[in-house]
Amino acid sequence: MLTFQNFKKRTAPTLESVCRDLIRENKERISVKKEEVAVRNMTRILEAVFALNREKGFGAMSLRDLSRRSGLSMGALYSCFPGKEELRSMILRRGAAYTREVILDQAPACATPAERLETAIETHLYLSESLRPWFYFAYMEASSLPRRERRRAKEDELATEQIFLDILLEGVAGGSFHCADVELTAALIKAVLQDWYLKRWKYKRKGITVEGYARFVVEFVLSRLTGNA
Amino acid sequence: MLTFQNFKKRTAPTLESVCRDLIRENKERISVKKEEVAVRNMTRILEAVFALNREKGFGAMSLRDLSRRSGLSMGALYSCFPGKEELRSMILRRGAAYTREVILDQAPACATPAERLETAIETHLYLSESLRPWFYFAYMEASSLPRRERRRAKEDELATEQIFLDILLEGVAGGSFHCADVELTAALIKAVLQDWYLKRWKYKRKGITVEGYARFVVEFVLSRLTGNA
DNA sequence: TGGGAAAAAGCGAACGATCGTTCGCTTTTT
DNA sequence: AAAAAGCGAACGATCGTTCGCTTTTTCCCA
Repeated sequence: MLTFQNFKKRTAPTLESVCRDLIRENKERISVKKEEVAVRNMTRILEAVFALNREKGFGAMSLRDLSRRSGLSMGALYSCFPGKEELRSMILRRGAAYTREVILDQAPACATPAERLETAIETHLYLSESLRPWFYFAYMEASSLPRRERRRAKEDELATEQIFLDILLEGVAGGSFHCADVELTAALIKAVLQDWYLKRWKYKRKGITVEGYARFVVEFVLSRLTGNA
Repeated sequence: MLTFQNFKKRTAPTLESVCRDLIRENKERISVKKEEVAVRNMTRILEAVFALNREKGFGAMSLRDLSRRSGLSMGALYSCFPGKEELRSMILRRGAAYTREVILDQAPACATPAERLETAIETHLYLSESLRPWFYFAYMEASSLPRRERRRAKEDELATEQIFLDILLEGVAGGSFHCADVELTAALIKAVLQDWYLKRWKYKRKGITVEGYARFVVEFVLSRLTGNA
């Protein structure tokens, strides 16, 4: 079992570190020259974006809201990103890429499909817990994209689902899993993982920790797949 | 098993019929006098709202977008609702009330908890399929509400979940269900049902019908609860 | 090593566009 | 002809964005 603490120690998915990747990825679109300055400001910007996204949604958020909340002037904002729409695209693109990197980076040499499934579920949950506002933003804004970018967002979603599907298929082929519809099962797992960061208020109210939720999901799915009620 | 067709025949959840309830509920806030006129226009308005909500989100939608899409002038819009924010509130309030009515109206006298659970899952899925754009709108906009209304939206969500929780508790008490954590199981069911209308493109692409999805969810959950792998 | 010029970052007023909303007027229905 | 419905130009506010200017940081040679 992977603990949340061990995950954080190994992967260290802080907002600042992902912001640094985002800055490097879009260096030519950002007029701020020094990386440290850009990272510091972008971190404050994204904190404000995610807070405002929760309150009113990105579409209803004005850049003056963002200026007030982040403590940066309008000019300082525009020295960190080229415009409102591009800011959204940058956030979504980096978030999807980072998620894929982290999930695929996880231990690939687990002994059994059951262990691999457990690790994948835990990793996904722990990552979304560490960057919950980012995940929430990505989920809510993915459908408000221009056609081209929306297509890519859907492919990102399917790519994550494919990771679970591959594990299920391997388990079924090896005889350790019994499952009539692996595609729907993979989709179900994905939906349950997303519920954690979409409805955190609900689980917080019930006093459920991310590790408790992970344990429940793993047990629920595995008992169905292996028949150990 | 409840079929989609039987559900539609019995409940008839059309956009127009729910719009009529919405009009009656907010009669004093609407300057149009004749109900038929109000219902006809409101139906066109909501169709446009839901379409624009999918494309850019309610917050980023302008009333001029809405005017163009619905074919009604600005003045005609304002004769059907008092303002943009109130329109959102009206839609969310009526949707939540209608959902509760339909779910609670369903056959209350099923013989076993397993049958009651099956019917509840099917009813929820069929209703969200019939009014998918409305459900999608309600999900995406519920978090962008003022404090007071958001509290009520959360309570509506918990009320729906409570229906499943009650069935699970009854089954556990009667010995027909085995379940260590009924609260999380109820939350899991809710999350999986929501995924149907939130990610319909995914299931459509895979060729899954709403009845096929219902069958899968029922079988998956019941096999876990009863131990029949 | 200290001070001043060049470079970078930060600022907020101002621009045209568009927002939600209103209202005097015309068209349609009763 | 009275009542209801429908219309779209017009209003002040606010939107995303720009830009001339000030402040801070960096760097280099006296």
